[in-house]
Amino acid sequence: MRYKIKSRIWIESENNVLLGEGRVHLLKAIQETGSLSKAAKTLNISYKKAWQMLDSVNKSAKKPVTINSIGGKGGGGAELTEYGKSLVMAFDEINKNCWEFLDKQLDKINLL
Amino acid sequence: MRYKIKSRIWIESENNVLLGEGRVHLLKAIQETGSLSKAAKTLNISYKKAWQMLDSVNKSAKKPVTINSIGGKGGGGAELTEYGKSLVMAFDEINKNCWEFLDKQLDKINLL
DNA sequence: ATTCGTTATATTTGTTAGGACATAACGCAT
DNA sequence: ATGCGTTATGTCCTAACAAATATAACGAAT
Repeated sequence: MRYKIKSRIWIESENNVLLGEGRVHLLKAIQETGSLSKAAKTLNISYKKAWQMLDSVNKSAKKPVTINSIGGKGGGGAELTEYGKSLVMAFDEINKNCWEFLDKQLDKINLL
Repeated sequence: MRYKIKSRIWIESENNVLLGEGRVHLLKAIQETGSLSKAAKTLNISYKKAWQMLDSVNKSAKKPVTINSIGGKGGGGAELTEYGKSLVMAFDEINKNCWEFLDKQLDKINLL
């Protein structure tokens, strides 16, 4: 039986968390549904939690990550900015690279 | 202002956590003090929590990580096995390498 | 003006993780 | 045989965190 190695990475901007796995999931769901409330439903989390996460993301990012609109056709909605899309892609890439890197490093332990 | 990247890594053995940062801290403190209760004190955690962590480590490891003795001179004590020492060293090395790797990867985001 | 679905926010309720406390068992030393 | 400091566990309580509920504000469309 071999050990497994797992990891969590996140990106901070002066003490505040900008992105982590949960926030990236949320951003992807927003991209797919066009709405924060729909995104929360697909992720099975409360709207409030989703809103808090998104709020925190936008407050700690250098540029806006989403554009949120209240009222209007369909009641409003949320969508990713180009910057937001780039962040999601970059995070996914880093995360995937990290997994591969760690899997190699794990030999140091499985060979003990 | 640049973003920072942070990470947590841990090693699992069929669903159970074997090692993480907290457990490695504990093992190091045991190595230094020769006792689980003293280690708990230096880490400012309760003895019970320390014991639960250590118990979980030993239960999920392939070979014993510590030798614990009850009673006798000084009341007993705990010390790392050679396997335990190797695990701690390997974990530290992997963790350090991971930080360096991620710092390089972070450019993907800071350049956006 | 009213309806609609959304964003935005406060308040209350529930749940779970951790801390505090208590106690037993052990074996060496005196 | 008694005391000592440790490992080993169980029980209770609380405090932090998450979930549920409620409500306001908004703007387009009818």
